[in-house]
Amino acid sequence: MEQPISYSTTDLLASVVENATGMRPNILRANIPEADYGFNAFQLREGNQHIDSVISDARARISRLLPQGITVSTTGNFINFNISNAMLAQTAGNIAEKPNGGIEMPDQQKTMVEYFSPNTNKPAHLGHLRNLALGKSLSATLAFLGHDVLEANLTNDRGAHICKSMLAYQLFGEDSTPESTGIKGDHFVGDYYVRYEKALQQEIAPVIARLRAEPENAAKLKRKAELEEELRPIIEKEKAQQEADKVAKKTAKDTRTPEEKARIKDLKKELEKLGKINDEIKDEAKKESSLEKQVSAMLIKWEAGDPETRALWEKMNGWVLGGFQETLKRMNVHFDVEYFESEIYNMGRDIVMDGLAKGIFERDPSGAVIADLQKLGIQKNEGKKVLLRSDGTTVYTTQDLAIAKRKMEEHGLDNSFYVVAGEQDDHFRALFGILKALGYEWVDKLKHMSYGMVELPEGRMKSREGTVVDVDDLLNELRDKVKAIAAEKGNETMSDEDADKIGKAAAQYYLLSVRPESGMKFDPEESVSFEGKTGPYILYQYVRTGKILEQAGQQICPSGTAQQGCPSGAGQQTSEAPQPQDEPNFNLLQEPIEHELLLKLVEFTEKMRAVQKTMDQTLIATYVYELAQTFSNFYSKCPVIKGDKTPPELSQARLKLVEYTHTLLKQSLDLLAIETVEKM
RNA sequence: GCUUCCAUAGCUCAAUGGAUAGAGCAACGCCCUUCUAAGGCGAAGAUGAAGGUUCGAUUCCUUCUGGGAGCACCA
Repeated sequence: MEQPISYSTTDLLASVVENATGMRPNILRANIPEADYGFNAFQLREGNQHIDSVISDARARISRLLPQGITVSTTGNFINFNISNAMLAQTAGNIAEKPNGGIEMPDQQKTMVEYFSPNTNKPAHLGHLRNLALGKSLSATLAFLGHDVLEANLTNDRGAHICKSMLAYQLFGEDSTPESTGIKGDHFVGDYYVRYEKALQQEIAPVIARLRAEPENAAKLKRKAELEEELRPIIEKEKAQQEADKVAKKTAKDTRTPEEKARIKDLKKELEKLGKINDEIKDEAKKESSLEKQVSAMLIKWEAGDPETRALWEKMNGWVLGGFQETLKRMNVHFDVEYFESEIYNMGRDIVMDGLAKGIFERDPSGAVIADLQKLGIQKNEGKKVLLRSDGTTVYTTQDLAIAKRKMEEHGLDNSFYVVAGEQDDHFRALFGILKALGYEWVDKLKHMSYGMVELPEGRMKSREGTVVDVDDLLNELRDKVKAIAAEKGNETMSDEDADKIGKAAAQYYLLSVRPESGMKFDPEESVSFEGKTGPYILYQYVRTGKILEQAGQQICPSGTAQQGCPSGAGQQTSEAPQPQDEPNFNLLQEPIEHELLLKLVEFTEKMRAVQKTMDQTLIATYVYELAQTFSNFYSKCPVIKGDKTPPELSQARLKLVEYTHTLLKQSLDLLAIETVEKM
């Protein structure tokens, strides 16, 4: 009678098939309405056996071993299973009662997740928000999977870009402060960074004009204009064609001749080369800029520890970090470990010298120490990486070598994740490869969690062109939009806090619903909506489950005790001793949607296993939406506690479904690091 | 030029080598006397091109086309 506790229906089915046939198949959720699960019988075929005999043989063996509550059938090449609601409900109950969904936990692992990694010269933008969403969610997921998680942040608080803000402040700041102006610290400093860029443009404008007039440059610019002139009608024609195809709902067809295509290719190639002419001129002009010279001088003074420079640097960094703190607090992010580049930028020299002594690195004629990436087997083709400049100073890679080592040694990590944009894929490949070449066996514990760029409809965000989506502004806009929508729906009393949570949920869910490695487009007007597959939709369904449970609790419990202590679905409180809670009769659940909801509930464990394997947040994002959607469907078709319409026994069974849904929605949202609200 | 990521519906995105390729938005038609309509239901709509591997390919391999990112003394 006693059955082992089961958390995974597919596991159970796979085991049954394995016992019956000796082969463990890949069990899938059925794609046809008549079945719940199934597998393709080709997986059982050995040699040239006829598939029909494989199926009939397997089916016969399987049906002899099937536990109660499971039936087997076949369609095409698939062997299918149907599971009873009672069995599904029991599994769902097991999963919901276990804090980790019943997945097998690995040995306790210590895992660091480094994310955010801001520069202290401007406020956080949309790219940082994707980073925060991913980093926070990865940390939550690892913790859920049994890791002891350390969240870490590495702040890039030194360098030329910081000096630019500092210089602009010296020139234009007039001793104003975030307090005196009422501007948030990071925005305050960011404004001076922009001021610097503007001043620089102004300063070098005449130089650029002069350089452009030089015969060689002038010729190139003229050629460029000619090429663009030739290319423009071609591109316009292409666009018009695409538009026409769109209207006609045809797939775009390429009508250009091979000659035209070759010509376009040539034009584009030449343009690409010439396209750099403007950048080259600009770089040339910068060499004559007094502002740029002052920045370099300031950086040297900073490195020399000049008290005045350091004091200014500390003051301005303090403002920025204060601003970041506010944003992080709002995003509910807390770091256990903080690294500052200013403290570590000089580290790593010993590691490099050690490698040089061992002949792993080389010294090139200028005196710089380099790693030959091809020779070290890090990449197939030619490639080198400087580790120490010819003047002996360290670079980015040098300090990353040191910090990687320090992380491992100080914290004894079993895993070390870097949540860093895909632009740095090459950097991490080189970093990990170099560490491996140096013989650190822990290098396999380092993982770069790369993610793609967030683009605006008009293309890449550019701070100079003012097309940056600022995190603070975005969150404010979302919060206000949520309040406006709530008011429209008659909820005038929504708190700012709840509105903020709902707004953040919208942003986070949008960012987490796209596979990390792929780039994504973000349209501020349309992307973060509140209807359909969105964070607010999921929260809304969560609120609905909570509301039902609350009302059920009030019906059953004496008022005032309707919280934790009184399980929904418990019997009427009387003077008698508490009755043992009877398992509701799940066989009363006859609606197809109830069966679907149960299947979706037990899918939680399967999803978590997949997440454990792939560390892919998208799986959770997709799952939690599907669960919310299935629940919403159930909600509209199956009254739970409308007493006059629903018999009490049925109500009890449905209430359990609501309870499990509530729990698993909450757990899934926790994994995405999305906060919940109780009212909407 | 080299490396790398990507290409799926009008748009934004899904799919551990398996069944009829799923959602949302937009557009169309229904549903509030019912636990909150930020909701539900219905119909319409897609794998960039050509080969290969496989019983089976959106998925793996090759080539091509188109786009993003990166390419040693910035971080």
